[in-house]
Amino acid sequence: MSPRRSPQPSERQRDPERTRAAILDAAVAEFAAHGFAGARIAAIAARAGVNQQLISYYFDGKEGLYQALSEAWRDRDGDLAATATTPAEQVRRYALEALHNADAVRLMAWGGLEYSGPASDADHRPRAERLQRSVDELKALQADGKLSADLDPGCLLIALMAAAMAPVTLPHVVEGLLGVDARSPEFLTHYADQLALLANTLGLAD
Amino acid sequence: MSPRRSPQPSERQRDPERTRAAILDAAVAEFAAHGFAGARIAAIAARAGVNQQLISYYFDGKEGLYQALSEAWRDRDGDLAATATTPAEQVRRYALEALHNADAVRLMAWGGLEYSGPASDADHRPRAERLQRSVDELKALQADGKLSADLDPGCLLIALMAAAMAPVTLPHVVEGLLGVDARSPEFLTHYADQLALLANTLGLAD
DNA sequence: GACTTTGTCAAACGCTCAGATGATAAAGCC
DNA sequence: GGCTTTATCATCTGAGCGTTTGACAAAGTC
Repeated sequence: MSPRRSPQPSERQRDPERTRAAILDAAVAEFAAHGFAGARIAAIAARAGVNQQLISYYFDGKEGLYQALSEAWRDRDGDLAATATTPAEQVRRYALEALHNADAVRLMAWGGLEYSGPASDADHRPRAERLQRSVDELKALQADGKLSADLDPGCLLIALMAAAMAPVTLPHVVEGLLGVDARSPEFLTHYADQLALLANTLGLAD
Repeated sequence: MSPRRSPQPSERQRDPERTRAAILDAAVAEFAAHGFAGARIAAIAARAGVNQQLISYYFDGKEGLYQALSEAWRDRDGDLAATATTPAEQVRRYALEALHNADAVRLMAWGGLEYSGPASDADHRPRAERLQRSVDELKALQADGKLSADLDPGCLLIALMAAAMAPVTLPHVVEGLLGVDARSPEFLTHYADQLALLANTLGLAD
């Protein structure tokens, strides 16, 4: 019988995988909350329950951590579109991301404002490909005469995306105008419904 | 003949008003470009061509400057709605703000992401009142049967606002998907037209 | 014309924060 | 069991940055 060469990873005192993951998780929360400039690696380390130096050990400092995080999340947020039925339903689900995946939405919003210029192509291509499929769906609807042919599908998609992110990007406006907490589940579901309704009105109900 | 008590303000060597204004202008550019956490008061002072210390002298440090800036801009961005004819036209003009008033749009976007919770009521009331009038217009359209009564006017307005800001909040997506510079006048006008078209489709054409 | 107030600047201070160094111990290997 | 590699930590360092200090001159006052 072979000797117990290594205990279960969960009971290990030293577990590189766990540590890496803990740092990444904490980084997501911190960067999503405060953006790159506002994030503090001391806060990330504290949240992850590890020594601050490990961030330099595993990743290459703050910048490297941010890039690693971007890579890790780049391909992760496209699952929702796969299972959605109609484009209108896709819009609703995208809006509901603010409820179930608020950090991802915030990261995208920070990324937009911090965006300075065309980075490496590889950086955006995966997302672009995924979105391109949505554009194709819209074009198909136009071919069927269900969606006005005057509309530029690309612009429409971007408008819907931005609209879906509104509770994250404009919480102050939501609260000032409607007097409700933009992050509350009640508002987020209501808003997602409204957006789906709006998409239906445009003819995106398949 | 009275002695020349003071030369024209423009030739003065020391002109508090001019200095204050220069700092505020520079602050708008810097905060719009990098957000609060990313802004550097050294950069603001350099841009304004004044000594860095004057920021503490006139305003109360970085925080105070940001608040002063918010106050100064709070009532300034509502003029566009006044002269617009139809709601669809309002939407187009709002989208074109990204072209003529990019800093204002970016400041609002940063403000949304940096927003932590209900601040002083006075902070958002002026904007809320202005937006409330837009909501009233939408309600009137619903009463006339021109706009679907199922839609929540408040949510619709917020969705349109966020959509109009898309070139500012999602430039990376625009460039990844459409392959064009999200800040170029060509795209911005095209996008504004598209958004007006979309608003028309919804029934916002007066 | 002397005196006060106000606007401006250069330099210094102190704090925050990201990254480096070196010590230490656990894990893997023979 | 001894050696090497790997993971982790406490502490230090150096740079960046916001603010304070103190000097000084222009503008205003009598």
